[in-house]
Amino acid sequence: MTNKIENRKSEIIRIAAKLFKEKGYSAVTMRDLAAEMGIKAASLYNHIRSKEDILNTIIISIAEAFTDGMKLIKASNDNCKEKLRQIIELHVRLSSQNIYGMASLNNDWMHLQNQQEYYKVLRANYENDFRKILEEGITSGDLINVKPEVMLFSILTTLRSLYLWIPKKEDLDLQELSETLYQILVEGINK
Amino acid sequence: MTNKIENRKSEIIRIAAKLFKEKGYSAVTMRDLAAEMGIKAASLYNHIRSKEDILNTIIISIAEAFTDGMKLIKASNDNCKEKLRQIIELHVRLSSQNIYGMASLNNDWMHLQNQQEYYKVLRANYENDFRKILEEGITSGDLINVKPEVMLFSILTTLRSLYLWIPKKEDLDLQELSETLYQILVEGINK
DNA sequence: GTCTATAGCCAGATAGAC
DNA sequence: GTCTATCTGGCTATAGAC
Repeated sequence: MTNKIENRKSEIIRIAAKLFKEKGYSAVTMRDLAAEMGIKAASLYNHIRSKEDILNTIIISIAEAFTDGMKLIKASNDNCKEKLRQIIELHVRLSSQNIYGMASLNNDWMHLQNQQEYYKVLRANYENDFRKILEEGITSGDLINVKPEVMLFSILTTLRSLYLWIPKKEDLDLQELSETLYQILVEGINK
Repeated sequence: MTNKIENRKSEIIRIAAKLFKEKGYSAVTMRDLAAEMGIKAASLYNHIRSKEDILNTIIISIAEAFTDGMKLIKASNDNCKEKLRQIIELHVRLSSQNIYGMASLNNDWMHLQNQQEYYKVLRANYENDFRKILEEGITSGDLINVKPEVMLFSILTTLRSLYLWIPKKEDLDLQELSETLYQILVEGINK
């Protein structure tokens, strides 16, 4: 019984995320979502508490997956560039696993209510961990000495935008994509 | 007379863009906008035709500025890397001049109605011009031989996200930012 | 678990006074 | 150029039948 409810809820979450990616959270109505599910809007409320409940589930689960991934990378004894490679792989993997949800994570977090502060803490911690890895690389001489803040946002915005173009390249091998990205982001495009 | 109307309209556009950046086009109401202007919602309609009219003005003017900038860069006889430098400068300049509008350009174009096809053509042409510059660089041996599509989106998503973090670094010199970005995006961060 | 019906509210936009 | 008043319709969410 509980399983059936959970499955139906998962389906709602999945389809909602797809619609949120196309039009943004605010522009998607419960009627839109219900129509895409083949049911009436009122029926949705047997599975979810509110529209915001859906957004919470989408965003927080992905944000926590990134936090968990970063925790493992931090804990390793690898050097800066190896950690960078693992971060790139983390983004490629999570983005390809949840292309639709990544759109909400990037663009609709401001519509969170109860969980917005929690989301902001997760995001700030993630960025701080990332920045520290870059700073260690600069200190150790592995990376060039430019402002870590610019370096961080240059790399991170590319990784955060992966969801926008991964779907266009379905033939793309994910491991190959990670390696190409590592090459471009770390080694540069200059020959 | 016409000037006064235009000035008031410009003010509406400017404040609307700021609100659109904070919450997205769909979540901003005409009452929100009017309150921020210190007038009533009905009064807005003496200056603009509709809510969508505001979004059109914001997005199309910036999109055309990018198209114009790219046209100049294309027409020059500079080599690939010099063109890349100019593209980076174009993005830094236009993003810093219109931080709020860039958010709508990136995130709310799907809410355009009459002008959506025109916007898509401008964007596709811009990406094609950019891609050709990268492909020329690969052919001439100036750039490494990785898929131009990945190269394009890696660089372009960083440039398109500039509006997200330029405001946080008000002390940043724009010419210095362009140079740092060129270094990171072209030369890489590896020492 | 889905339905119809509807409550309660808020949206974009217009009419017409001042 | 801004106001008040209002139209029309769409929104989230609930109640209760099946």
